[in-house]
Amino acid sequence: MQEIPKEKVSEATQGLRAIAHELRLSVLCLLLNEPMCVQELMEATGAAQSNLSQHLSKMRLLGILANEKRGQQVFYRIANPDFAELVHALRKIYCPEMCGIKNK
Amino acid sequence: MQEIPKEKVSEATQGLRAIAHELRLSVLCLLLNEPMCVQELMEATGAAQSNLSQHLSKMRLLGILANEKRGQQVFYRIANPDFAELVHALRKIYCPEMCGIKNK
DNA sequence: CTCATACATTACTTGTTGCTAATATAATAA
DNA sequence: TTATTATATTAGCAACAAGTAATGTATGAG
Repeated sequence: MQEIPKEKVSEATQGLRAIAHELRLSVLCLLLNEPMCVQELMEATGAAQSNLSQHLSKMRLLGILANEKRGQQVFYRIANPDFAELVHALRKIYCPEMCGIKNK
Repeated sequence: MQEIPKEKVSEATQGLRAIAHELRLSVLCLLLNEPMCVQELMEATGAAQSNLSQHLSKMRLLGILANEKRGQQVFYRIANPDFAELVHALRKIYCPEMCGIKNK
């Protein structure tokens, strides 16, 4: 029966919200394997450019992703290993062979 | 590089959304220890009766919680062990000694 | 039967999230 | 320089989530 401050719950909740979205989760799954650029993520997920960009930005601001510019492309990777772990935990539960989402 | 159907991502997302809320996560943490009735959960979380009831109902409909009536009280427990696991995974990340939230 | 307690449900309002469309910027190519 | 490709940003709107307040229902006490 431990006590944890509300603040911790709030932090955890924030983390969960960040990945509790189909597109964002799909992206995270894809990035578990290797860094990818926006184009590749667009193709893999079927998302619209603007939309995808917004979600990537959101995750970057939260420290979940990091990005690196190579020429005119921007590559994204998972920056916070905690989230890789979280996704793995999810994968175990929902789908042992989770990752590499194709649109539809 | 496995492929998973959109459906699985959708399911996982639904699961995440279900616990990505301060009050719901707090309740889940409390219920990791033992079943509790609504009154007890109200005291432990500081939530309003109606509000708590709605969240409990939501989680019950999603199969996360189950409830049992004893006299005029209703006891809730975690029905789906997957969610207990998820919360544990979260706990590892955010707070090694997570659980037993007191209001404020 | 009446009252009190424990919980659920409904309706309403508000705040947040997510999408699209349009526009902006940066890099490379010609 | 101009055009093209890759990505980001902004604005506006539509959908959804969450909280409060009020009301409903069931159980047990007296």
